[in-house]
Amino acid sequence: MASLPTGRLGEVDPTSDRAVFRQIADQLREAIERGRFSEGEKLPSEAELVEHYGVSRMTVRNSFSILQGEGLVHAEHGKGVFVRPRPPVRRLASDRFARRHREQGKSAFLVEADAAGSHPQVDGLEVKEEKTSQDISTRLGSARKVLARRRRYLLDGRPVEFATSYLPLDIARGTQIAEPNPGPGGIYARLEELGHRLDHFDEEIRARMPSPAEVKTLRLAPGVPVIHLIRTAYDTEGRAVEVCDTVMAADAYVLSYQLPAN
Amino acid sequence: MASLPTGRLGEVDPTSDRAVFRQIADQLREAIERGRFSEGEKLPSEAELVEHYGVSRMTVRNSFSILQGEGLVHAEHGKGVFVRPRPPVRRLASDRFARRHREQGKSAFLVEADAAGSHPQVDGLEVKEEKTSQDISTRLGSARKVLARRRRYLLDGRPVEFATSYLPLDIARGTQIAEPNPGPGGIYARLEELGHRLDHFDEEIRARMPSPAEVKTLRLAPGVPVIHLIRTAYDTEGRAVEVCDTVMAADAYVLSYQLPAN
DNA sequence: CTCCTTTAGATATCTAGACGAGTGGGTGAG
DNA sequence: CTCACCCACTCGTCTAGATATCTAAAGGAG
Repeated sequence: MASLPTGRLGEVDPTSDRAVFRQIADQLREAIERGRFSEGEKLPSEAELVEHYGVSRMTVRNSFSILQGEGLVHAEHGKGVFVRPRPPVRRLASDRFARRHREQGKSAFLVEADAAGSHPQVDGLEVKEEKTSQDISTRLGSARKVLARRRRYLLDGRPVEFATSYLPLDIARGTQIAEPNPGPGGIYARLEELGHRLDHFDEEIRARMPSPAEVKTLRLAPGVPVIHLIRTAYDTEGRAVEVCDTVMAADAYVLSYQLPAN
Repeated sequence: MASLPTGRLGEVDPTSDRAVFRQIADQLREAIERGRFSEGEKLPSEAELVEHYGVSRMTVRNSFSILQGEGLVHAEHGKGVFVRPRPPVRRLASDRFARRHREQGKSAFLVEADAAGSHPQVDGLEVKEEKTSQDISTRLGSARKVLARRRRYLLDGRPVEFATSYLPLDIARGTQIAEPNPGPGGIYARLEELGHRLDHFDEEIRARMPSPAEVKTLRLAPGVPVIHLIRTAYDTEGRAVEVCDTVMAADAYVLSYQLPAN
């Protein structure tokens, strides 16, 4: 009797104007946020909650679906509903593309991840010439046909980011940038070797819910948004030499920028 | 017969391994994305879809709840389910706190919004001394007791952002910063007048689903994430003089940063 | 010891229906 | 003509099942 699975929960008031399934979701949410259920812990089963609250199973499931939508819990078929653990986040500093880092040799992603003690992987590499969207070609200020480099990044086996770089053909065609492995320091190092000294980057950040395709590629849990970052690299002559379109699992990232005050 | 409300939809395959309610959601999502239902347009009613697909009403409702979770549609009790219009976004440039803007007089938010032809409002202003979280006081590098300035921003009547500024008491107490109206140029102008010349800002960006309280404050539709931005302002002596914690409706914002390459 | 089957318990999906409540149009009384 | 009321249509909530599928553990066959 001492610690029934539902012992940490109260009752619902069927006469309240708040729907019963919302009341149940409220109680579970609060219990989770107060730590009465800890990360990874199994919540009471549907049947137990049916018993505890005296409601039908659909009502309990409605409550769970709210919490799943909020990304607080995830259901595992045949096992139960669990409090979703918060994954460790990756910090992206605004100096991550500074020349001094590039000169080390390895790519920013691999260096960073190693330093953080994670196991990094790069995946699904695809390099090809293709026609881009109007938006990308406007940003590049070049023709619709470009070189596209697509890849997925994983940390400890978990996909965290999916990125596509677009480069003008007159710059990239026939260079190492058009190879699957762009060499030490990545494509920015190659661009500088080719005489395109980088001056600055513009980054545009949005957050939104993922498309079904993005859910699949990044193996996103329900209720996890994505950060959509579009970076344009400019050389010292003011020409856009690369546009990188990145979709990140929002629960895996914190972006960090430093702005001057003047 | 020519344009039944369901005429733009196909059929479902009950023997498929894809659940029927997902198939229906897929069809509706695709129809919306292809523009076969335009912004603000009413989708077929639950009863019409029950009829069209030959499924039960709960199944149709499950489909709708998926699309609502994705933020694609919203239901209005007694009226129907509608394609959610995409609101116009507000761009935040990385130079928005540059001194030259501050010297104009009006606050950044009001100037910007006026320029964009929107009607800006500031709301729910609250200024008080309070104990902060461990996190904020660590960022400020000061005692737990601080001055907190809380306010909500609206564009054309729609709440888009909720922000709290925290300032050390030894700087802010007794100054105009502790007044509801901080005067021309905002609190950054006052800080500089008080001898804290600003050097730079650090901004940390996360994206996540909102808490129920945030949904209420920002009147967020289901499926809209928030951008959580924490800005720390440093003076030329390296002291943190303000921490601003901002929660923004992600569908109302694009953040924009410029990074140097060296 | 390994592999397969069984079984209990869990979630996933679906059906059929009931009642509640908001919206908006039509209609009849005045 | 106006307005109160009714009614059809809409989504919101809840019940009470049925069937399917997945997981994990136990037990038996080889």
